[in-house]
Amino acid sequence: MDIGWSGLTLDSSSLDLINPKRFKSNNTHRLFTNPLTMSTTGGDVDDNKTKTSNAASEFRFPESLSGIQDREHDEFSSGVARENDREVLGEVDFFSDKKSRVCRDDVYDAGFRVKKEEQDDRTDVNTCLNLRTRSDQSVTDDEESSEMEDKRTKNEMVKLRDELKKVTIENQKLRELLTQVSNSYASLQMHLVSLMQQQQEQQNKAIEAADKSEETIVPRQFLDLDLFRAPGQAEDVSNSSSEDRTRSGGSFAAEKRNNEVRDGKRLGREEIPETESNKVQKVNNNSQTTFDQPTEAIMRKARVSVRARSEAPMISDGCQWRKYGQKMAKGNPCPRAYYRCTMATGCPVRKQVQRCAEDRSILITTYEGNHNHPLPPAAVAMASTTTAAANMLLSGSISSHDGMMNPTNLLARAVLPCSTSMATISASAPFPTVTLDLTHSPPPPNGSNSTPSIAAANNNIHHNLLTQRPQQQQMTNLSPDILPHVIGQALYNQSKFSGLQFSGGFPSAAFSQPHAVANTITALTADPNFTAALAAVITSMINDSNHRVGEGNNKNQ
DNA sequence: CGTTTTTGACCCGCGC
DNA sequence: GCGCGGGTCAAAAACG
Repeated sequence: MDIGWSGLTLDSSSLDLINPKRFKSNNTHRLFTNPLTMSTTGGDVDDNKTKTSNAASEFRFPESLSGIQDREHDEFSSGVARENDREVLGEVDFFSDKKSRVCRDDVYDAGFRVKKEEQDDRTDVNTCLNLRTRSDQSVTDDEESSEMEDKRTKNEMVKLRDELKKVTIENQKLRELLTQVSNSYASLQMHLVSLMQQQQEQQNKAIEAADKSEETIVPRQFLDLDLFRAPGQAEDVSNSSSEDRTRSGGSFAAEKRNNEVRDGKRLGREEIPETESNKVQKVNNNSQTTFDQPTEAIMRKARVSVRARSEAPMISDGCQWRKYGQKMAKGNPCPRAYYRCTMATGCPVRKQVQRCAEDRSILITTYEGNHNHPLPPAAVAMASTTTAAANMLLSGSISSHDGMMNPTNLLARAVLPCSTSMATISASAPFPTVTLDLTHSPPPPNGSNSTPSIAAANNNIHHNLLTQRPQQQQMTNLSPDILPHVIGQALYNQSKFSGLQFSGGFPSAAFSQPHAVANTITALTADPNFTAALAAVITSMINDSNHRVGEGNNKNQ
């Protein structure tokens, strides 16, 4: 333990806690080197029962914090200083109280201190004698008592330091809690806005559907929502966790297809069979009841695509995947691989991995769906990314591209308007996709490589953990391996899944992280710049997509 | 031997 | 209705 550091911290805290005005007149000397100034000022401020006791206590406090310097005071201080040395006796009891109380007492209740001194078997008479006579004998007594007092003072100081540490830690925890609550509040607001917009859109859709056809054209999302929801889950959609909300977060069309043929050949693996009559019934109910369900449907449809330079066949996102297919996609000589999350049976999360046709060093990983199981810390990041991206898409509009692209959501307005080209939103069919493009960085302010290698990026990450870096670069230099962790965790912190993923094992997984990852995430999220960087990412997504929509040039994977 | 990957077949939506 | 493309299944093969 660095005593010096601790002492300084304590002093500074004490400065804040006592009365900053008191030290205004001080020069550059350390706190304990200016007892007279302090005592004088304090004497003026306090309303005093005895001026001596006030003066003594005023500079006693910092002196005790330093845990030394009695002799130094004798060296250059006046008789008042000596008096103060003696008066340290009263300081012991004084510091036996909690710090905050000490400070309050110190400033506002001189009389209280006098009583404390009396309790310490020391009388005002002694003090007065010392003040008036300053005889050799009294000085000797004072020295002896000062030595004893020093020991006691040191002990008290140790206690105080421990106490201060505890208070500091507690304060930090409270701040973090406040930040989380604020983020949750913001995300909930965002979610509310999205729900209101969806309500509006839903009404418009219903009107249009009624006009176009007599046949029931119910949004398929509704069907899917109910089909994938286990019995009993339909009632608590708004409160459900991510896993509940994403009973089938995979390919929307495919899942729908599976559902449609469920009565026949393909009985779903994880889905629960349901009859057509049930579908219709639920559809009818849904059209009247909840607005969360279209939201949920869109969340399943939403995808998050990550473009990153990587020689590895896959970016490590913390999850376990099983390859279930591979296809040659049109317009790309590189095959597209399909993976399914195998961390839990029935987990609907899937991802596609494909190399970019233009630049095969770029790996495009597209995620869809939300996990229905607790996740390891590293996986929390990417899972949160996909969900947050879905929420972000929802924060605009689910059916109107213009509406979706308008940065009307609260988060977008709240964040800094710094924009990069690393993130785009594609609202074109069939799935709205958020693309995080990590293959090109904005002009680096310190001359770092615009397309850093993985190793270099890792170095940057590690460096970022220790130093404050420009947020843009901090986000865009992330290595493909770490990026999901960073962004995902950030989005997780930012949105808390719009308040939708608090239940279940997800948060527990997030907060029971192994130390290494936890430290990394903590270091990142504790950085206020990181929050701003996160906001910048989301803003850039919205802003960038705004431009693209305006140009009628939607980017699609 | 259990798990994972490969790969051809299959299904479906969509456009023509 | 047909073909195309995307996505998934499932048996076989490969792997540890």
